[in-house]
Amino acid sequence: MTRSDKIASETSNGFVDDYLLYLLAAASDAASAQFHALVRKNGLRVPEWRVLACLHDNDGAMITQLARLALVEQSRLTRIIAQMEVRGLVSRMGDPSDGRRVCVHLSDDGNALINRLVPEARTHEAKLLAKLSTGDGQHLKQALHSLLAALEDSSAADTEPPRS
Amino acid sequence: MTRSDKIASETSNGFVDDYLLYLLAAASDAASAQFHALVRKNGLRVPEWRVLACLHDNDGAMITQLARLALVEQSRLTRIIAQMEVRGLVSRMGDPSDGRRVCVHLSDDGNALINRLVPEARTHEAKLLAKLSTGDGQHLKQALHSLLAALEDSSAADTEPPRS
DNA sequence: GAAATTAATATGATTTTTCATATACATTCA
DNA sequence: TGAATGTATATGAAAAATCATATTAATTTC
Repeated sequence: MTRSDKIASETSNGFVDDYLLYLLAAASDAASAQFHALVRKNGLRVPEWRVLACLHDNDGAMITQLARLALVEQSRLTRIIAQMEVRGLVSRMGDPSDGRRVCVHLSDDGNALINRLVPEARTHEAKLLAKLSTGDGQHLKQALHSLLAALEDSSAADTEPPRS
Repeated sequence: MTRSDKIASETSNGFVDDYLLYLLAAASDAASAQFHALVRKNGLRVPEWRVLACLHDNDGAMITQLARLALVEQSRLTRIIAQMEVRGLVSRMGDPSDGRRVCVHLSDDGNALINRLVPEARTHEAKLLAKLSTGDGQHLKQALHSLLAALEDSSAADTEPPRS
């Protein structure tokens, strides 16, 4: 490499630029930036939005489930839920069938808020997909679903105790 | 919806399950988990690993560039770099052509470390891709590249001042 | 060429996040 | 049954992240 000792700017062609984990993180960040700004304008932090969205699909989920769904670590979720309860967005109730569990439910306010935000999310998503060539959006989604499926399988396998 | 008031478990078919931003975040998280554990075993936090990887491709980048590349907010990167300098992984030098800039360079130790980790990352990536059907990995990468490209365009457009 | 503007980095104060572990309930199995 | 193990949630203390803004240097504009 004699010519131009790597123009110290954008288009290097190195490792990260085509590294899957980097592409995923960068794409996730970049794609979310705009909408996350809107989330914050609505007085929510990103994990709170995720919690509401997950409850929208799965009201009454217990803390551990919800943490997994909302991509948040458990002890953090416990505190987030506490804050959201104070704000009147959710309520916590013990599970009669298992005294350890805490089930989280949307309050009326929480419901109203998420029912207002989900359509905004859908609209934003549609605009995002419109920027891609026709069909590419669905391909991308399918690819992500496959990846997630493949990862779930293998993480299950990791957990599996080796047959004696 | 009369039948089965939504089995309170995994396969609900709600909003998040097919929402692009969620798929991206979930896929990024899940795909990175294993490798990030390895990163931590090597005494690095994830953003530090990213910094090293970005410097590997782009040694001498200035703080702002590096922050953008490594997906970290600027003031955070300033502190991370300070810590990494103390640990002897990088060095900071003023840019003679612009007194405001601070260029970050890999030290010998930093270089040795990243040169050890990049092959591990490549191996891990290969294993990950091997879990997908043939070709799907490359499709996914291409899709992510497209998405990133589309987003860069439109964020540039956002920044553009409206022609008077 | 000086004032005003823009850009790059740093920093103080506050809030989050994390990590390890405590606590309480459930389940297993001997 | 009851000791041992496992699971769900909570919490204290420490570390890290964020936000607004200070500081310094460069660039533009008049």
